[in-house]
Parts: sequence; structure tokens; C-alpha cells
Amino acid sequence: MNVASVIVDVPAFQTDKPFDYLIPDSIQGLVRPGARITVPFGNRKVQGFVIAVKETAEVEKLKEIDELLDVVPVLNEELLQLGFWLTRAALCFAISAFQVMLPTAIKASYTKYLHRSEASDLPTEVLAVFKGKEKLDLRELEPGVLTTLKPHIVNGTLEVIYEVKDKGQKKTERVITLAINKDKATAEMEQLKAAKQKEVLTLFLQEKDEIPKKDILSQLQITDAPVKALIKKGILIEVEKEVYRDPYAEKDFVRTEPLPLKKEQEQVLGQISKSIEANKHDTFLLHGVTGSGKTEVYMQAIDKVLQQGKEAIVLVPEIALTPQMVYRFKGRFGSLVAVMHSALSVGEKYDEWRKIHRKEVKVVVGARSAIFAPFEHLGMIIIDEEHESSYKQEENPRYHARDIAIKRGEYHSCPVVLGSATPALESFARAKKGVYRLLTMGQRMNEQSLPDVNIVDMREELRNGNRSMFSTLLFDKITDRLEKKQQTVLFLNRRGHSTFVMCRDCGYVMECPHCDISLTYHKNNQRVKCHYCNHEESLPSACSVCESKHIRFFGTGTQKVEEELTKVFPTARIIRMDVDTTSRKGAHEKLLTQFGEGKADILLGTQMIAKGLDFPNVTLVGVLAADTMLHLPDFRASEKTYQLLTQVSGRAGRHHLPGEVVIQTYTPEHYSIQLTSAGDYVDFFQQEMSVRRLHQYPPYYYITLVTVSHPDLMKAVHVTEKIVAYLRGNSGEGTIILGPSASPIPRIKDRYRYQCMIKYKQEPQIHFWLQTVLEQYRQELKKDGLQIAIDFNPTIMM
DNA sequence: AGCACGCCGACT
DNA sequence: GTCGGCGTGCTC
Repeated sequence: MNVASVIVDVPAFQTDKPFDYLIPDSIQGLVRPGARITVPFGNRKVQGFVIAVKETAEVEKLKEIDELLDVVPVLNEELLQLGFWLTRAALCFAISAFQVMLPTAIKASYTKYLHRSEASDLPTEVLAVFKGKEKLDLRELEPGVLTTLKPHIVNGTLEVIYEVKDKGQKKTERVITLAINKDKATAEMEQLKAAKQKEVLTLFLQEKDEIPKKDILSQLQITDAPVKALIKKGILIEVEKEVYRDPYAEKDFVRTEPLPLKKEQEQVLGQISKSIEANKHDTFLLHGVTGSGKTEVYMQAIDKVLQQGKEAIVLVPEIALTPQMVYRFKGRFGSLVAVMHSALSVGEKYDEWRKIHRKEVKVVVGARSAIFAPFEHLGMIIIDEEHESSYKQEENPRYHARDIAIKRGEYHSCPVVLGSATPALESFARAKKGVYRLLTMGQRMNEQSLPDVNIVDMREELRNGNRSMFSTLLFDKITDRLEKKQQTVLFLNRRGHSTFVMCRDCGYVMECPHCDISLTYHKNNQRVKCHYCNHEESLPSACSVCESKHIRFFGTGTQKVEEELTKVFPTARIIRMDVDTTSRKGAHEKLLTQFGEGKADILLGTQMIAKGLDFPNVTLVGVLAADTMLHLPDFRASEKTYQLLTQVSGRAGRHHLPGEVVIQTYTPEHYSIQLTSAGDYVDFFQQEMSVRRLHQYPPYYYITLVTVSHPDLMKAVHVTEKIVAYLRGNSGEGTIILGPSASPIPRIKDRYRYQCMIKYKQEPQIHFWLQTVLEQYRQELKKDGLQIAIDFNPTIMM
């Protein structure tokens, strides 16, 4: 067993296969599948993953493994297998599948050095480049210098060294410990004259064995001289110790005990527990209205899992990873919990991951990528708010966390719980068909009925002469809340100031020069921005076409609403939350805390305030423009509108005070808006299913979307045409192939986008066909700037 | 992806 | 005659 089969870190078609390497004697027996290694590859050095260890290789001349990076493999048997499954399911390279399962800190970063061998006599102009150093980073070289160096590289006086490092580093801390036992130390103590040294030693005699150096210095207000002296005398020793960066170290979590459950919760927990105890894989769809106490059920189910000595994964949508959620889990399970989300630094994520890898925690609460947590005895996977679009990764590999969860649930024979008040249509349909097991919780914990929903027809308002962005009803209710010292949440799905900038004289609308999308005006810096490519320019004083000065802003963004609010309610204190005000680290949390402490009357925000907020004093929720999403060219538009409106509505009246919701819309008759007020998901489900059936959309059909993009429009069209022709020639009877058609946003970042949509009920070959398509174009994909994005089960159509 | 090898144009 | 352009093909 001295040959390792290796997937190398070179994401390309030609290298997407195992390469064999000889295992040198020095690491015989230590190289295991799932471990990272570095290997010589061509004339450079790259990182790779061992996928198998075997006796012989087909290839004659094998190179040797350079270095073993993990004694404990970073991928276990299950994850290796899962990775290969992912390559087929998402059509990605094996190396990309492995990397997506691991924290970025573990990814290799490559540097090329030029090393000068010590004895060599080099000409002065070469030595000048080195500036006395031994090593030279090749990437930091001035252009042209290489010509002077090249002959010496060729004849061997200069050596090119490839260095492979991890992106993230383990954090270490200097820790001081006693070098001798305590009795001896006490004896030493008596002979000491130096006062400061005595103080230091006293710390260690008070039963502490090791103390971080920086703590000693700050505690005793001393420099490190006394410590150094003690080390020199052989009384203390200093060691470098690995520590975790704990993003929640500063916080105190109040320990909580399981709460008594209501009957419904009890029943649901009972069902899930049965599967846990029987070691059985079931996928449950837990349909529970907002405020029905799903989280408590999750936590008690996790308790059962822990009692069995097993582990649990809890996925929550990225944005919902507000401190509130973290507090609840940390409060119940303490240090058994690891937390993973995108706001953590690369190093912090790495540390949280290592806690799992080293089996120091039993529960992980995290966003999408936490689904790959390297647990080996999974007892349950929970996906909260399972309909959320953030569970689908929108870059390669395009995986859906739900699919991964079910795959892992099957492997571990453990239940998967999908929870939502407004399940994805596909999920609910599966539950009704019996593929998933449906669990329902229809009652709110506080016995409070769902908030009253008022739908306001904005066309009517306009007819009555109200041209402001607040309807009379909403205005009155905000005024009322201000008087009662209660809080209001206002929701608008659009950041910036206004959606487009138009010249009133000639009708010219400012568009992004790189994308087919209008520019949004941002008032704070008097600039217009593209929300797709981040292009921005200053606001012109005159129209670029007709030079008229009558430039006006249309449509409403959060900035404009904020402005208007301060005018209409001069006394109100307002917090605005959108990408622009929360981009700084910790800003999100800070703003929410302020609101929670009652330091503002109105919270105005986009998407990000729709989820997870739970403030007792909020009694009014206003949705300023409910139809913004409804008219998007996306078959999920109605579903998303319904889900969002329901979710936003759920922010009101969560505790003792009853809540009210005002929804402003130009299409009050639409069922996704109407049914929000009725609050019955099943009605919506049935309505929407009939629409989906009529238009042959999921869940009745599967959809795969192929998007071709290229700087040249004709090229994009031609390639799409060819792909369409190929697919039409192969597909079966019931399959519908639409296209080529321009993508809803026909150009982004100077690339034209064409697409082809495949609708099918059964098409087992589809992965194979599209694989073939990619093979066909691989040359052009590499150098011609052609891009082909293949999305199985897309969640957004743009 | 990188890097070498290899075959055609403008230069000491 | 050589240097260097980037097209082609390979990496255990």
C-alpha cells in the first residue's frame, strides 16, 4: 500500500481525475484518504486530496508525495463520497466539491520564490535585485528584471521554489507555566529578592498551572523583564500554545432550561424523537406558523440527539444568524455549540470548524456551508426557514443545502427536519405526496392571534389626492404608535434613494454602461450606482442627451423613505437598515440592539429585517410597496411575495401586545397579497399549484437553466442555439426546451447573456448531456471568455 | 491553472 | 541569423 490516488488543486477539465503518487517510507501508513498533501505536479508544487491508498498504479514513473499536511484527514469517508456525488449533481470538478466542504482557511495559497544558493558568485546587478535577502517573491518582481535573472535560473545558480501554504493560520498565544513543581517553586520563592519576580511566581502558586503571558503583564502592570528573568533561572517556561479565536468569547450566555411544551409541540417532538431513537432516516416538513415555538422543539429534539451521544446540525438563513438565534442555542447548549456564518473572519471560521473536527462540540448552528460539518455520528439535521433562497449556492458548485441534508441523513440514518411557516412549494408538495412527513403546528405560543392585516390600494390613495408614499391608514397608525411609545417596522425591498433617474424633457433614463439595468441614485454621496456590478458615477447636473437640467428621481428606495419620514414625523427616531448601513462588521447587530433597547421608534429596512426579529414592543409593521417582487420575470415571484409578506407580518405582535400590519400595493387583488391577510398557507399553496400546473413549472416539472454569456452578443446567441439544437435532438417526449432567449437581465458586466430552459418530468440523461456540452466548449470556455452556467433546479431565473 | 515546447514575424 | 509572440498539449 504505497501508492496514493490524489485529486490535485487545479480546477480544469484535463486535471479533473485522480493522479497517482508514491508514498515515501517516512510517511508510510500515515497517508489516509481525505488527507491533504502537497505533490510535485509538472514543474510546480500543488496541494491535493488523497482519495485512496493502493498497492499499484497503472502509470510507470510515479513521483513521490512531497509533504503530508494532515495526520487526521480533513475529509472523512462520508464527505469524500459526498464530494464525488456533488461533482455529478452539480457538474463541478472534484477539487471544487472538496473545497466547498471545508473552511477557506484550509485552501492552499501558492507563492513562487527565487532562492540564491549561498556559495554562488552572482553579478552585482543580480545581487542588487536581492537586496541582501536570500529569498525573492517572484510576484513582486519589477517587470523586465526577470530577463537579467533568467540565465542564472537556467544554469542553476538561482533556484525557483514553490511554496504551498494554508490561507488561514492557527492562532497561537505565549503561555507561561512552571518548569518545576510547586514545592520547589515555593522554596525558590523564599530565596528570591526581586519583588516583581515574587509577584509573578505568586500567581503560579495560587494553583494556576498556566497563564497567558499577556495576562500576567496586564494583571501585574509590569514589563516582561521579571518573567524573562524567571525563565532564565529555569523556574518558568514559555510555550507557544494554539488558541481558538472565539467570536463570542466576550459574551455571557444565560443558561436556559427546556420550556414546557404545548400539546402540538409535544406531538411534533414525539414524531421526530421516534426517528431519532429508531435510527431511521425520515425527512420531516415541520409547517408551523410564526411564533408557534419551532425553535424550542428543535432544541428539545437536539437534547434527545445528545442523549444518544450523537451530533446535530442546525441550518439557519444567513441573515437570521442574528445574535438572538446564537444566544438561544449557546444559552441552552453552552460550549457544545459551534457557530458558523459569513460574518466571521477566515480564521474564526477555521477555529469553529476545528472544534467540530476535533470532536469538541456536538452541535453546529450555521448558514448554508455548515451542512458539511465533519461530524461522524450525526443524529439529526434541522433546516429552519427551509424555503429561504440563501440555502442554494449561486456559484459553482450550485448545491442546495436541503439536498445535501437529505443525502447525509440517508447516510447516517437520521432524521432531517425542514421547518417553515411558508414552505417552498416543492417541499409542501412532497409532504402531501408522502415523500416527506408533514408535521403541523398551527397555534402561536402566546395564544395571540395572528396580526390583523390591512391591505391598502395605493391607486385609490392616488385618486383621493394622496401622492405621498404613506397611505392615510399607515400614516395614522404610525402616529398612533408614536403617541403610545410603541415601535414600528417599515419594510421596503429596495435600497438606495430612487430606482431610476430620468430626464423629464427627453425621457432619457440613466443606465449602467456595463449592464442592462438602470442606475440607482444614492443621495448621501450624490452618486448613481449599479446594484449589479457596483459601477458608480457622480450625478450629472444636466441630461447627457438633451442637456436639460430637469433631472428627476423616480421610484422609491430606503434612503428616500428615510428622508420622507423625517419630514412627516419630525419627532420620530429612525434607524435605517440596508446593505449600505450594515456593511461594516458588527453594524447589523449594533443597529438591532439599539432598536431593541428602544432607542428608536421606527426601524426601516430591506430584506434583512424580514427574518428573525423578535421585539416585544413592535406592534405595527408596514410594507410600503408589496408588489416590487411580484412583477419580476420569475415563476417564483408570487411564492416569494407571499413568503416575504407573511414573514414581515410575523414581526408584529409577537408578545403581549397585539400586532397590526399595513400592506400598501398597486395590485391588491393578487392572490399572493390577498392570502397573506387570510394567513392560511394551504390556501395559497393550492392557488399557486394550479398556476404552476398550468404553466408547467415546478413542482410539476423539473427545470434546468443554461445561461451562456459572452462579450459578443452574436457569440452568446450562436452557442445557445447550438446547445438548444443538441438538447432537442436528444430529449424525450415530455421534455420542453425553451430558448434561446435573452436572459431577464440581458447584459451584466459587459457580458451578453442568453439562456435556454429545460423543463422535464423525467430525463435521467440530462446531467450527461450537459456534461457533454461543457466538454464540447471546454477550449472556448478556457480562453475565449465564453461562460456556460448550468443550474439544476434554479431558485432565481436571472 | 501554469508552464514548456514549438513554430512564425521584427530586430541587434 | 536570434528574441519573443501565443497556439497546443501535458501534468502521476
